[in-house]
Amino acid sequence: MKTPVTDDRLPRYQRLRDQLAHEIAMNRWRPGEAIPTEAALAQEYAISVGTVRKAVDALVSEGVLERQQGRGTFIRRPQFQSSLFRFFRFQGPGGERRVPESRILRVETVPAPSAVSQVLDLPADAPVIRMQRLRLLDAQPVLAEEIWLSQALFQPLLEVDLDREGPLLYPIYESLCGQVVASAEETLTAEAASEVHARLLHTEPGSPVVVIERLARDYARKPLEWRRSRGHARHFHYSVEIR
Amino acid sequence: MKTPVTDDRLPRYQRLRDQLAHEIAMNRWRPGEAIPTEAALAQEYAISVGTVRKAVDALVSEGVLERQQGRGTFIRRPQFQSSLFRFFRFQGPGGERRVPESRILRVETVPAPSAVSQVLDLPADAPVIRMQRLRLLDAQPVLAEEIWLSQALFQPLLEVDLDREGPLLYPIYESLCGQVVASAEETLTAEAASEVHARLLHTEPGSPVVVIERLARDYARKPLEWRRSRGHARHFHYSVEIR
DNA sequence: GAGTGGTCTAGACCACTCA
DNA sequence: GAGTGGTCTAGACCACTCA
Repeated sequence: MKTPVTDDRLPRYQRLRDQLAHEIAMNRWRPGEAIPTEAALAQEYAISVGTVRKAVDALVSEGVLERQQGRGTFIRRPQFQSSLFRFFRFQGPGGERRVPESRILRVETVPAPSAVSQVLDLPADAPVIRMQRLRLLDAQPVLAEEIWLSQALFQPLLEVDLDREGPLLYPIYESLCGQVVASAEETLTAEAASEVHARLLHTEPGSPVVVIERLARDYARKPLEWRRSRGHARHFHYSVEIR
Repeated sequence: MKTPVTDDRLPRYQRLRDQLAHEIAMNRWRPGEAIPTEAALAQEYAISVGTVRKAVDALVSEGVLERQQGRGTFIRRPQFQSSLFRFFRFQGPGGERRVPESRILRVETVPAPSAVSQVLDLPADAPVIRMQRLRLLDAQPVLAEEIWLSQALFQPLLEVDLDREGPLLYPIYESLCGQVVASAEETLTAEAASEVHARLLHTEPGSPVVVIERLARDYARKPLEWRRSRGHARHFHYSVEIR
């Protein structure tokens, strides 16, 4: 193995998986780009194609790579719209899925509150961007979001009109700031609506709202964005299969 | 392939996977039992061991089988306690996980309401067992549950003192009724507590509660139990990793 | 030491994509 | 038709379990 980033005692397919994950994290290839063919990787690392396949299989099942028969194997660009739909049902009358529009209420830079600096892995009081926005369907508010970003990484956001860039932030992070969100961890809770959130969501104070906290990371698992979203419980819906 | 239960045009490892899943559903082996060795399966189905491994790999990753190096491959007995902990945090002061105790409030047989007969795949008005129970920690109610079962399958439950059998129902289903829960689908919502549920959960009417609906199935995916649980939102906590 | 699953190889042939 | 991933084989050797 050229640059050992992993334990020598592990099986070769594991070591290749770790090596590839490392190179992806280091941006050897961009999202959407193809990695070398299985035959090329087998030659590069002097192992058999079957072993390469096992390493690639692992990254495919982790959602990092995507195979296309006859074309190649590609760095997967995560589809984060879908995560919205895993938790909330935003459906039109015909059942089709709709991306809620976005209205930015406020953007400001502040010293990071300690909870934020901890979760984003920043020094205490590091400057952070705080964004408040509302997501709407048919002009009805469905989600109130509070978004925290390191100012050092996301400075360019302060210099554009975000409402003009469309409802999805992650493509903007990538094009404007070169930051790629690769995975995220979400935590769900429920609470009674505060005065402020009741006003934002056009509901009664005390009525049940669902709260989703999300920590988004890049391929190197460095935290990029922390987000807290609140939505009407009556839009909320989440299913899992357990075994 | 001896008994074709699957499409001939699929790859052999897929066909073997389907065949094994079918035989597991038909109770060829009981939970905890070993299936034949990879070599034996290769001979039985006249395919190579590598192909058998791929079929077994699929069932392992689906959570149906469990490998133990040097010992064999076994029918996995699902650990359903853990599902409770995926959604609610019931932790003692030291952070250890505790199974809430169970208090059965009521057991009765009724004609199935249409929602229940549909979801359990029973004829309209088929007799069903309806069970109400409370889960408690330190004598504090944490979950209110409503459980529906086909009377035809679960008749023996009516003849024992369920509160004496311990807090977990699925082992009882297996020992008393021979029904094995293999997987379940859970759907989460939140709502404001009704008068009844507020009283059961010792909380205020209107305060936020989390509602979990669960449909539990056997290995053949036949619905066995439908359950609706309500708990305090303040105990609620759920995390997912998304990509 | 016999029997199990775990890793790895080298190679054949198929299915699909794209110029 | 060249190049890609997808399936499948037969077999070697390793790691672990258990009597």
